[in-house]
Amino acid sequence: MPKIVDPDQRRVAIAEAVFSALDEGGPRNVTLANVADHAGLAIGSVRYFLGSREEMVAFAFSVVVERVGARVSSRIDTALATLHSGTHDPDARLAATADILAEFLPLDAARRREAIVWIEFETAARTDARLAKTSRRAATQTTELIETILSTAASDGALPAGLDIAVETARLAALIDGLTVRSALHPDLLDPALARDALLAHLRGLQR
Amino acid sequence: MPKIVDPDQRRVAIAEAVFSALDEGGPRNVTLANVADHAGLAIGSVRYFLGSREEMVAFAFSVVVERVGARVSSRIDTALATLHSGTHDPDARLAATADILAEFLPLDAARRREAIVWIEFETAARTDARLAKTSRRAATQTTELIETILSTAASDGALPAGLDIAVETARLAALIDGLTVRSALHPDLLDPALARDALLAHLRGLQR
DNA sequence: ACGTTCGTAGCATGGACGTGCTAAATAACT
DNA sequence: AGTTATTTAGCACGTCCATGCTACGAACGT
Repeated sequence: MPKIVDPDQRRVAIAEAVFSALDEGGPRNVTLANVADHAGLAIGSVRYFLGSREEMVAFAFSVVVERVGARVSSRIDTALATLHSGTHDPDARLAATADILAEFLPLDAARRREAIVWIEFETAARTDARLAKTSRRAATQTTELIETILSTAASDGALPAGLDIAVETARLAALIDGLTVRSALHPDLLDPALARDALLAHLRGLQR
Repeated sequence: MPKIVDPDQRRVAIAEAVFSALDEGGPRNVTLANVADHAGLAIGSVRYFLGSREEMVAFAFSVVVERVGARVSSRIDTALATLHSGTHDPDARLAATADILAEFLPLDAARRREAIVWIEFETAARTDARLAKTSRRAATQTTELIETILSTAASDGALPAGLDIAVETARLAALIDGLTVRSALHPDLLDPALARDALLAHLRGLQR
């Protein structure tokens, strides 16, 4: 079967295996042997496509970031359409905004898994120079997204005047991170429904 | 030097060494050799007091939790005194509440280090049964503290009626977690001053 | 002064892991 | 059919680590 292999596809499949290993056993579980196992490949194959273990992990990280980014920005497109298309109805704006931001939250099993991978990577990035860049980029990106949302809302007059955008950006970004971390790590203490309610309450409080 | 050693004190010193190792190199860095090194001891001594590596880590975790808990509850005492002692001034209440909750935030170097250790432990606890119990206990404890703060404020009439305490508890707990994680992991994106401002803004928004 | 207990030091073993390197297998191309 | 590049498989080595076990040292009680 060998030659008809799309390398990129293979790499993504391996990244997926990294996620599985990470999800079920934490960073200690992310070994070449384990990943190869999860991917149904031999260690040699994994190394052939992704070189060293470090590169493998870094690549896997970039895949998550990219994936979440893609999901969010596709949401943005549809939400912006809804938003620009007409009503300046506050409720409609709120719902559209919530839809965008909820995409970050681990509201279903797939996204919970993604969130866990995300958290593991973020903490690992703290002491791993190779991951640090991707981590920083991702963090600034989400911050900027939130800031954009808030400042456009403000210039549309949907927010009360005198609101400090920088502070509110920090607050909303932290809220989302916190909801993500808490419901990923302690799903019994913060279930998806409650997380969503908290987000909605926050946006509603902002609007007035 | 040997016989006059307080075992508990020794264990705490070792826990401190665990924190250092964890802080500077992540979980991979927490090896018996490394910890012994940081503590200025031999591996044998570390093992003598704390048995296996697993036990050592579990103990270190319990020390952080206990330490943060102690710090917060001492804050609570002084804040409650201020609160009960007189003024029903909203501003005073807000400041007192902020003082309590700010204790969770990594506003200085020491607390940042603590927060990092905390985060590492929380993520490790996800896949480590031995740590899971402590993690759960800590999480519920802080949630309950926040809930208590909010519901007493509500019954004092300091909060608008019709506020859903459960949702607001989740929201405030998530905010604190998020501020902690973000300013610990990305201090350049969220500095202590901004974190504090965000917390204050949140409490102010709650009050009205 | 002396043995007993508490603490320290370290050797040796076995296991897990990443990686260099090499060989084999497979399918595409000519 | 033969050739070649791609992919897979796996051996062998060196490193790091936790742990069992043993020996040594130091002070306290008697």
